[in-house]
Amino acid sequence: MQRGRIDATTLAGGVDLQSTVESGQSYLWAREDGTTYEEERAHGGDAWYWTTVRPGDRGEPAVLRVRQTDSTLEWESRIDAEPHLRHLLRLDDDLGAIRSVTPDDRLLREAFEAYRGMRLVRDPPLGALVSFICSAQMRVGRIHGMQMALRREFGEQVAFDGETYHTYPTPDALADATEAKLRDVGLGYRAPYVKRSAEMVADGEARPNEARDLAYEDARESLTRFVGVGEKVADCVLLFSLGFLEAVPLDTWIRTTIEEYYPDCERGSYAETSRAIRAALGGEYAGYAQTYVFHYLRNGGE
DNA sequence: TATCCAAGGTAAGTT
DNA sequence: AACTTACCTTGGATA
Repeated sequence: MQRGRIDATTLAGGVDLQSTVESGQSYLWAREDGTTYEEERAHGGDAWYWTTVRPGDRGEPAVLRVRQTDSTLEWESRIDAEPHLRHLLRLDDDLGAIRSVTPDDRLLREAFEAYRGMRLVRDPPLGALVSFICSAQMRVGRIHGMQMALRREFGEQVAFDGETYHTYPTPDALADATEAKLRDVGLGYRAPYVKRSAEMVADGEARPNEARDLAYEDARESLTRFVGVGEKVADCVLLFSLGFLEAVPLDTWIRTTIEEYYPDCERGSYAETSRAIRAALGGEYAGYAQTYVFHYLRNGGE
């Protein structure tokens, strides 16, 4: 086992691990103690979280464990976890620079203040795609529960430090799953969406990564080829996996926010409203602002 | 103990 | 293109 530390005071803007992994951006991390996201947890604790990675996209999977104690990130893994953590948790983003190009109205000021150090995530594309297909009409805690169930049922076992973990399933594993089994895991009507989208990836018909090379709005359009992926889910994949930091998923929370705080941005269609709110949130890093606002309002801010 | 409701929307069918 | 409607499941609220 390797262990290491990352001094958060060396990260521009610091870090808030719990908010980063529990704020509904990523459903691919889990609490080491086995409690679910449905169970409330006080903000600012020092709990361990884990996920799995495949070094070099092939090779043997590895478990990554990480926790935050004050201004230090501690990790444990079979491999050197630091580069993976920097990648997955966007530890090299300069939060101060991002904040400085974001408008300074009261809502944004309070949201950024409340979760100082929260970062966007960079989830693996398939996990992000499936997670947000599952997110339709569903709560954060249950979306997370579904992804954990998919790991248990269709992932590969990984032993680490005397415990057994499961990787996130491969496209083939999800494509080979029966719709009935996917429903058994609690996916409901999303089961055939997940299966058919996984088949598209497994058959080489489409890959979420292809969107990376396109201009933002073309990338969003491209992702909607997947079954169960409309404009909102596409924006989530672009923002939380593919690095389009300007993407603003128009979910129920942001739509309410638009009504109350940015009524001029309501333009009827998704595409036009998206452009307007993106501009109102500062453009280039509008997705960062969206994520802070989402987390702030969902936790009862205001 | 029963019933109802809503949760990070999307697909399919109508105007 | 814009507008309706159905859709699985389940925790929490209401009766």
